[in-house]
Amino acid sequence: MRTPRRIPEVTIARLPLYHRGLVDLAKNHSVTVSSEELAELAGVNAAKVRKDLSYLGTYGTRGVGYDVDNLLHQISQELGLTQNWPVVIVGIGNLGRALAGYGGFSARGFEVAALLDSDPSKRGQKVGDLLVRPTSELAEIVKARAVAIGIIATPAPAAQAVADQLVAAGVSSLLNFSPTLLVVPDHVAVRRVDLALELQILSFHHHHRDPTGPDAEYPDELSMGLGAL
Amino acid sequence: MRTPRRIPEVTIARLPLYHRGLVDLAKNHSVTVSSEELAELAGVNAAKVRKDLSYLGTYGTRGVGYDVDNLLHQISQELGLTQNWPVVIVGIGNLGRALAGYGGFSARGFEVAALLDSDPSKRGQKVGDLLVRPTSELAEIVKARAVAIGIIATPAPAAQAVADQLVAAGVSSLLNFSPTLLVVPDHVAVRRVDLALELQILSFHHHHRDPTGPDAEYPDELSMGLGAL
DNA sequence: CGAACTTTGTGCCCGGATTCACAAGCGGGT
DNA sequence: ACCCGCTTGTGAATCCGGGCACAAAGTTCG
Repeated sequence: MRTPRRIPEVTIARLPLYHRGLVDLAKNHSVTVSSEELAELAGVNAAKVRKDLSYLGTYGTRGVGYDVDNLLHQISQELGLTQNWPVVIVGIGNLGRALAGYGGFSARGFEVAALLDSDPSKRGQKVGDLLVRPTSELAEIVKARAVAIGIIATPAPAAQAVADQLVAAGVSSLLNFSPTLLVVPDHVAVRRVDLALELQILSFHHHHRDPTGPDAEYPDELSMGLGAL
Repeated sequence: MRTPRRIPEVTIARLPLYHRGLVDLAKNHSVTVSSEELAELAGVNAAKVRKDLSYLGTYGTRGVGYDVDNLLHQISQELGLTQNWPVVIVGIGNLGRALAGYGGFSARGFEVAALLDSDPSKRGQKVGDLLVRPTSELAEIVKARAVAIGIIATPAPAAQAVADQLVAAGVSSLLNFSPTLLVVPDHVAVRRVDLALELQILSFHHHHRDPTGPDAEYPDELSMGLGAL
């Protein structure tokens, strides 16, 4: 009865939120935490917290709550955060450089193993204390360092080819920053971070915001376009 | 019966995908597109495409498909992409700079109205052809330029305060790159882009990948940690 | 002009996730 | 030692989105 049920994807996506909340609590030397408190920190419902945690087979204590340190350890274990995963960043443009300089990697158990770019003029450039290396060395590096995660920060046209190379070299997880639909084998996990898409979603909300709302500053600009018909 | 039903959030999130596919099709001078083709481009199911589009009250032609130009226009209209929305970027660190230099903004109808940072040493720096201005000018800029969207690229501790300022100044949509749960009024839309969270989700998948899978290169490193008990 | 073919729009069902609500279990106080 | 209050863990109900499958509708070809 350890971990009999499969953990739903949505639950997995929330575990990092709980993880973050627990790290904060641990910093404040809290010993226990109730599902209610943790829910507040993660911005979700308390029942959901309890159900999510129950998938881990983790036990809280009725009448008391969850032991912060223990739960933190359980979640870290489940997420695989007890070890350092090497990652490579492919595509050292604006974004790639920003990612390379992002302190959050090492802070959270991810280590940038290499920066890769196909542009020869970038070769040998230093970003932080890492050198940009040619994409031709990708397979070699991935195998030598047992790279777990590939981060794709190339322009859209190059993304699929890079993904193919990463997968061929044995990377099992991809983080795709390009606005492209990657086609990969089933066993490869892909997460997409798509800036333009997020902005367009926000654009929708802004466009459709209630003009009678608290900040009705733009009288009826909204209805102008459609209301005429 | 124009647009009677509320558009589900998941559908809204897919509209940009259709939009992108249609832009490609228009470039290739396609005149019509079937739900099947569009589904392929967006990486979803054809029935879903049809259902999503039906929320727009957009009409395809049975036996033929959708008129590319018309559908593109409809979706642009719905997403509010027929006008240029001004955005501000707050927090000009690694990430903020990368965002400021991101060409996708202007290409997709978003215009960076200002770069803001509270750090006096950054004041007056140039990023691209924009000057970094102090956060104290936030309200003024937002009002003068009718800024629609605020992008928060500050460190986590500053994020909530920045969000409060943006909301107070009248911004209705926030794109939050900091690993923070923002508390905002109901009428404000927030999208979060959380790098560490994405990496941790991928870490989970890598950690739990099927070791008997196609690339069983790391024999049983996985079971070592837990298998001992 | 009509038959055969294509593709949309949507009713319906299914599965999964969210939420409620409560029994079970634990600790603290008397 | 027992009772009371608190909090978990989880069955049960509900809601929502996904996808099938088909009728409606338009197009093409003979």
